[in-house]
Amino acid sequence: MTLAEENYLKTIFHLERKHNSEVSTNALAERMQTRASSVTDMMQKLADKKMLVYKKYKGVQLTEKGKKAAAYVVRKHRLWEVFLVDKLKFHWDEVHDIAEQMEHIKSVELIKRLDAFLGHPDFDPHGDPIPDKEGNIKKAEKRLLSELIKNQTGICVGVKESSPEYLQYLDKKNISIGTKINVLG
Amino acid sequence: MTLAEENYLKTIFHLERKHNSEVSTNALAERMQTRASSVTDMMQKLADKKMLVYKKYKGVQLTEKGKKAAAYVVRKHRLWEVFLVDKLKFHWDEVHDIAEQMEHIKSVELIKRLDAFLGHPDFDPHGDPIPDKEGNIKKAEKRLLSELIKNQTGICVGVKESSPEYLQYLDKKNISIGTKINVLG
DNA sequence: TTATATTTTTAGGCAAAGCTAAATATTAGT
DNA sequence: ACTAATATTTAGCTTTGCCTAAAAATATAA
Repeated sequence: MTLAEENYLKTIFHLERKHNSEVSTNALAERMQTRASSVTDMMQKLADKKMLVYKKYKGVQLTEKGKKAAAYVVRKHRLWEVFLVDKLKFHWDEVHDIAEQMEHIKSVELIKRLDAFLGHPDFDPHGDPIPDKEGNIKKAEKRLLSELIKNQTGICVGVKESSPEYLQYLDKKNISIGTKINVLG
Repeated sequence: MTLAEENYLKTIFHLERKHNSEVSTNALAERMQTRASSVTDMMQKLADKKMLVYKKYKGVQLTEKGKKAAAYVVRKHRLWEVFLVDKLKFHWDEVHDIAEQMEHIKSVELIKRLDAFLGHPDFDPHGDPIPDKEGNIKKAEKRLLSELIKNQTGICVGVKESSPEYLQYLDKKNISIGTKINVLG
C-alpha cells in the first residue's frame, strides 16, 4: 500500500460513512484536492487490488478488505493524535497535519505498543472513535450536548468550538474530555 | 526536501564523517542499495539545490547548508529511536527501520516537543550522539571499553554485542546506558 | 423528448526517482 | 606510456501519480 493509496481509501471510508452510499468521482476529487481524472485512475488501480468495487460512472464502494485497510489508517491517525495531545501537549486543533503524516508509518508492532502506551484510548482528541485492530468502529456517534433531552447522560468527547474563552469557561465548570454530563434542563 | 533527497543527504553525511573525505558515487550507491547512475542523477539535483558540491568523477562534499539539513534528519532519527526504546519499550536493535520512516515527518514543533518529552537526551539507544537543532554533533566518539587505559573513566552509551546472555551479565553487574565506568585494570 | 449542462472517463503528457546499456574517465598493471 | 580494469556518467526507458483537453455518458430542463 502506497501513501497515495492509503489516502484514497481513508477518504472513501469517511465519505461512505457520511453519506451511506457509493462515493462519486467528483466528491472524492474535491475532498482530496485533486482532479477527477486522477481519481478515476486510482479507482481503477484500487479495484484491481480488490480494495473496492468500481462501476464506471457509478462511483465506488469499499470491499471488506478495503474497509479494513481504511479503518486501520484511521486507527493509526487517531492514536497518533492522542499521543500528540496527551503526551506532547499539543492543542487538539494543531495535530491533524502531523497525524496525517504519522498515519503512514508501517509497523504493526509500533501501533500495538503505542496503543498500550496511551492506555488503549477509545476516542481521539476531537471525540471521534478509534477503530479497533479489526477495523470495527464504535457507532457511538457524537451528538451535540444541545441534542440531549432532560435526564439524558453523555460523556464529553470533544467540543465544537475551541475559542480560548470557551475553553476557559469549560475549565471553570470542570468539564473536559471524559467528563460525564447529566442534563438537568 | 523530498524523502529521497533526505535519505541521500543523511547517507552522505555519515560516509563523509566516517572517511573524512569526499563521498564517491559507488560508495553511495552501495550504501543506498541503488545504482551508480541513479546516484549521479541525484547528485546533480542536490548540487543544483546547493546542498553539496559535485565534481564530475570526483565525488561530492556537503555544503554547510547540506550538512545542516543532513544533521537534522539524523537528529530526528535518533530522537525517535529514544522514544521507541524509552517510552514504547522496544529493544534497541529493533528500532532502526521504524525510525527510518519517522525521521521524515515534517514539523519543527513536533521535534521540539519530542525532545523535551524525552528529557533532551544527548545519545540514542545505540550510544550515538544526537545532533542539536543547529546540526552540531558531539564529537564524543564512542570507544570500546577495552580501548580505555587504566584509571580512565567513561560513560556507557551502548554495547557492541547484544546477546541475551551478555545483556543479562551486564544487568547483574548493574551496567546500563548512562553508567559511569572507571577502569581499574 | 430533445437540447443543454454536468459528470466521468479516456488519451496523451509531465516530473520524480529508479533502471539498463553504452559511452567516457580514471586508475592500475606491466 | 599503454592497455586493461574499474568507476562514473549519459541516454533512453519504466512506473507512479498527477495534469489538461477532448470525448462520452448521464442528468436536467424546457
